[in-house]
Amino acid sequence: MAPTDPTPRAATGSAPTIQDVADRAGVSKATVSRYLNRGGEQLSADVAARVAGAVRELGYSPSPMAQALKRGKSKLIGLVVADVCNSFSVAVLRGAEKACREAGYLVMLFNLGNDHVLEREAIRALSGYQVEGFILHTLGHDSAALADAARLGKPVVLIDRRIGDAQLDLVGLDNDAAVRLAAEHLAASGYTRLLFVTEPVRGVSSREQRARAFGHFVTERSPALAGSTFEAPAGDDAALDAALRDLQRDAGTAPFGVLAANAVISLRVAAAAARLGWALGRDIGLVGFDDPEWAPLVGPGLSAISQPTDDIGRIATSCLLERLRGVALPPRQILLPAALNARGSTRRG
Amino acid sequence: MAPTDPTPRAATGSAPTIQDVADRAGVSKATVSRYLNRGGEQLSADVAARVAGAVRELGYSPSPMAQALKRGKSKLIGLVVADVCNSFSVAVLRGAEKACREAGYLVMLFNLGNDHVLEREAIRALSGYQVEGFILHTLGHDSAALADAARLGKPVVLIDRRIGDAQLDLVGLDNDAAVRLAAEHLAASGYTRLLFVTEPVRGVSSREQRARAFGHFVTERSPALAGSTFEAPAGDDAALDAALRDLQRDAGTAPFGVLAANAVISLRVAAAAARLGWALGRDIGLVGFDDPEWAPLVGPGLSAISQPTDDIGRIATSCLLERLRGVALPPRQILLPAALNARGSTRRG
DNA sequence: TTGTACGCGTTATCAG
DNA sequence: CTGATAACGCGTACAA
Repeated sequence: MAPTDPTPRAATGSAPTIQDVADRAGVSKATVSRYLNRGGEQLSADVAARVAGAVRELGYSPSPMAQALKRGKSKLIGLVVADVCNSFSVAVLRGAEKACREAGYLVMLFNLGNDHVLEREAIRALSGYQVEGFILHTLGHDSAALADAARLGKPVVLIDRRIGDAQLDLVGLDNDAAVRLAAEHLAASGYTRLLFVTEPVRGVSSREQRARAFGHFVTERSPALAGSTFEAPAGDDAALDAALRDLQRDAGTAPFGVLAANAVISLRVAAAAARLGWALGRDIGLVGFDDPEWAPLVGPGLSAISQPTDDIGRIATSCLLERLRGVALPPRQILLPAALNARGSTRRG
Repeated sequence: MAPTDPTPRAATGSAPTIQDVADRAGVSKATVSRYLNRGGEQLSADVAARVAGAVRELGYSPSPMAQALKRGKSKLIGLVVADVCNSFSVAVLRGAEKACREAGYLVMLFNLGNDHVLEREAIRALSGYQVEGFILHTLGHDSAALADAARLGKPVVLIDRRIGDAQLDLVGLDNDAAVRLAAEHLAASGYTRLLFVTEPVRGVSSREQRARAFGHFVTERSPALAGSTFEAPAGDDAALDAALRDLQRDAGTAPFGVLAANAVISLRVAAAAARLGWALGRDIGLVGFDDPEWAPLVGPGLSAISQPTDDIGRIATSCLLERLRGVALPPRQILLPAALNARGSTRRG
């Protein structure tokens, strides 16, 4: 089968190296390397054919590790995610991973599990593996961690959330417009006493933006509209229930509604309404950010702001790839539009 | 600041190498390496201190890439997932990623997006980066792809689904018991005409097992119980509606119920019931596999079989780590128990 | 057009 | 206890 095999590498567990290919084709490593990288153009037809044959027969493929070590380029992209269990995160992750793969990059994933202490470790570990760039969807508590990445000259693209005051590319939702869209819809549906419920803001930029936008909206429409904001402590359902009861009390006879800052909060508010015996739509209006697949089935259907998650992931990736190609534009901020899916939770009567 | 700096590496973008540390400490690379790997024990106190200082001052940390090249061990684990958008997949992924990280491993993620053509590419790409082992949650259509991994002598742990007839470690749910638990619950709640709804089985082992277990159960309880199975084509809601109407017709006056094979199907069945104007619980019983966070809020609450996803991920990881340590047991099959969360969708009247 | 020699950052072997 | 030196698999000047 392999009569001219100088040093039989077959049957050994390890993968064939470029040297094996060279031996089998009767050429030098350099020739094989050239064939692989520049194509057969710069080689004589005879040699090219022999190398091609050897590559095929051995099932050779170069070691990305060794290539990374040599070139300094790893074809790896580091993806840090605040919480893989968050539907927004995975949806974006999905788009980004696909785009990376199609561009010949592999994704190294680091999940923070909402533990901000891990942020440093994440970008350290990842850059150890020579990832060429980062896509970050983090809590944004550790801007110092970013310094490391920046110092190493690796491009960074932020998703959804700004980190500290770092001047970096950011891909996310047009939160201002989205909040307006949602609040306007509540108002148009007749809910005039509004409560914006969010996870504790704690410096997360997108949460801040949404809360601020809500505040602006309410101020503009005052006094026809009234509204306030509530930061729901994680796990404390009683506090949330109390906030809703306050909303009801303050509203008096006016219809009242809630704008939930993300899917998790939407779920918690819906559950609270159920506890209080309130029917969504009839007794309380509800529209939430993020439009998960279960939205149509909660109560009379959950009205929701849907984000173009797939696009966000894809665009973040192409943004990063541009930087890798050396594009030296100033930091961009790409804000994508939201869409409203109106369902039963904002239909009164 | 650095008076004895032979070759100033500071201010250069690249990370410090072991050579930089050696120079700064006035020792050889080998010494630094020893200090790093075996600890300061085998070194004179003086040298150890100098090296330690240099490491700290330079903020040096070894390149996992170079280590991987040299040692053949990369501290990387390949994780292939059928679909990151599937709540079961992410939940398992979460557990596995955490366990890996705690063991000092990083996860390279490859998402198939339910495209079985990518299976080959996934394990090829991953093994190129010298991943030490694989955790696989795939469609299982390409057992040939596994051969590559096996041939390279890399351990593989399967999650939830068997692949071909490969004899490999498998961590998953005790599907037999789980199906019994669910079906028994439906029966005990008074639903005596049952339909098992699953995604197209197409050789996916866990789907097969669940369907088969359902068949067994029905046979055992016959004729008090009757049941059949329906494979819901993706995206074809009309077919699902029709299947449910058939169920109703065949049931006559007897209460009927559905056992959904996973969360996606649960959602589709719930939606179909809504289209047909049937109230969950009262008009149709429903219990589904997987217990996502939204289960309590769909209709009167969705009765669900919850899987210990976190444990599955964690155990799969430790299983793989054992193999990496060279444990040479025969292929194990670790089946975890399911739990039932009964809610409104199985309460008649 | 092809081969030789060296270096990427690390570890391991073998002297000293 | 420590220091040269040779790999690991690959790319690339430089030389032929």
